Amino acid sequence: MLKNKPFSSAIEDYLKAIYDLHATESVVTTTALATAMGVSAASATNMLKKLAVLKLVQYSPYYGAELTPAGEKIALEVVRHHRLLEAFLHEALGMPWDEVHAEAHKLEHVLSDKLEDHIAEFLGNPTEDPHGDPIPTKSGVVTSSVQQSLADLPPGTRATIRRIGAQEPARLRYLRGLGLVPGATVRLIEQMPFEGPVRVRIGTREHSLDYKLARQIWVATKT
Amino acid sequence: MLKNKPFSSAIEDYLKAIYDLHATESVVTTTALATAMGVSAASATNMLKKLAVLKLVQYSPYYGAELTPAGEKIALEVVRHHRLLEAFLHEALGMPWDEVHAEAHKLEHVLSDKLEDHIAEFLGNPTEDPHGDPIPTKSGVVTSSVQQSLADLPPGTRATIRRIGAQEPARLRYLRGLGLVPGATVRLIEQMPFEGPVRVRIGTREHSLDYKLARQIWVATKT
DNA sequence: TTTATAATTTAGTCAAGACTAAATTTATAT
DNA sequence: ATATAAATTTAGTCTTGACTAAATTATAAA
Repeated sequence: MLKNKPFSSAIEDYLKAIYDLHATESVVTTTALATAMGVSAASATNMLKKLAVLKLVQYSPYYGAELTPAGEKIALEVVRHHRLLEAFLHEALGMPWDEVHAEAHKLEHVLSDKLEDHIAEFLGNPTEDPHGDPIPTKSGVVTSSVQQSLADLPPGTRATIRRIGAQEPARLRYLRGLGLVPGATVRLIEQMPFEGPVRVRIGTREHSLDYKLARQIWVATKT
Repeated sequence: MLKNKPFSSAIEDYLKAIYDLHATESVVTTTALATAMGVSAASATNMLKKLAVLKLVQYSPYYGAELTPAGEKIALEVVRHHRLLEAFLHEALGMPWDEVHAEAHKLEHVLSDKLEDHIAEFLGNPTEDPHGDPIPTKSGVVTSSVQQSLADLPPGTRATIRRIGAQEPARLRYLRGLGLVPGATVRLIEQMPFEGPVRVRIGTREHSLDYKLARQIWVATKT
């Protein structure tokens, strides 16, 4: 039973991790990648060298790595699989919001194109997953709406939550408990100085959010 | 990202293959296993030795292997995953009958217990997959109705198709084309001697089936 | 019983992808 | 300018599960 995939699951996984990290750091360091993958730094180095040989990343030792167009193409396919699966698990199967990430991660590498089509069709070709993340199209186009983070909002502004960057189940449960889910409306009360807590109102209730967490909540302001 | 599974996918796969072969041969030979797994005989021997150490099979060199209760338990879990997935892919996602086997095979090893529960609930806890194969319960109970193969039917008998043992897409498409699907009614016309072709009538049409294929079609006679 | 053939096992390799320990490079602080 | 710390890479090892080639055992025919 040979695999008919051009690249191994491990390679796909690394490419996706690099893609995800790229949203934060412009150049992805070995340590950041190793941490994201839950792997030793040496292992990350080895894989980066391999990916460089395969022309999937551009890698400068002691500096960092970036995806090449070829690498990004594969990463986007994996991201599409992942987010479609998240949407499917949540919407079709009623799996809780905070559990879909881990499950989708396991499934994303064995999803055939045919099954992907069936799932996308079943869901009506959605453009966002339950976290609000955009789902790339089959051809690899990401519709990235211009968004700002909750932490960057001027005090007094009302905004709609579009996307939750966090993926850890505990964090997601916490946010859901506060009513902070994609689609909800929030008003920013106050931003404490020196990257201090952010106070927001959701409905009639006020909450204080850690700065780093607030940075992971992306909103669109009311126009 | 470590796996939290007690046994590798390869081990699960071998156990399932042994389980499936056991339906035909009482003792599973190395070659049969190697063929079923698409692997060299030497590889099958190696794995059998490993499985014997793990107490998952009882293995006698140059003779063959059988699952131990522990091995059968794992095999049944995989079989349950597989058949639930087949049912789900076919019934929920409209995937063609002949494609679900290959797809389910890839997914079965990464299906979490939670997702399994969601899928089973979504389907209303079915007891059979699209091929008519029984789906073991979570505790590993298989409701094996007493069945006989089409090839063993006395001439003139009418029977209902319960289960199709074949899994190759081409074969399945052929059978579907003849109207030979679970639930259909057939009448046995004639069984040629020396394991020759089997003539059956489905509706108003008559067909000749290869003996080996007929052996893979399981029926229940009208009472 | 001997012998040819088929099935099976043994022995030794290989590749992927992880690891640890040691060496090296870069960054920082005196 | 240099010493120290932190990050990164190199070197070498391990495990899994595949492979081929050679050796062994079982089976069936003469």
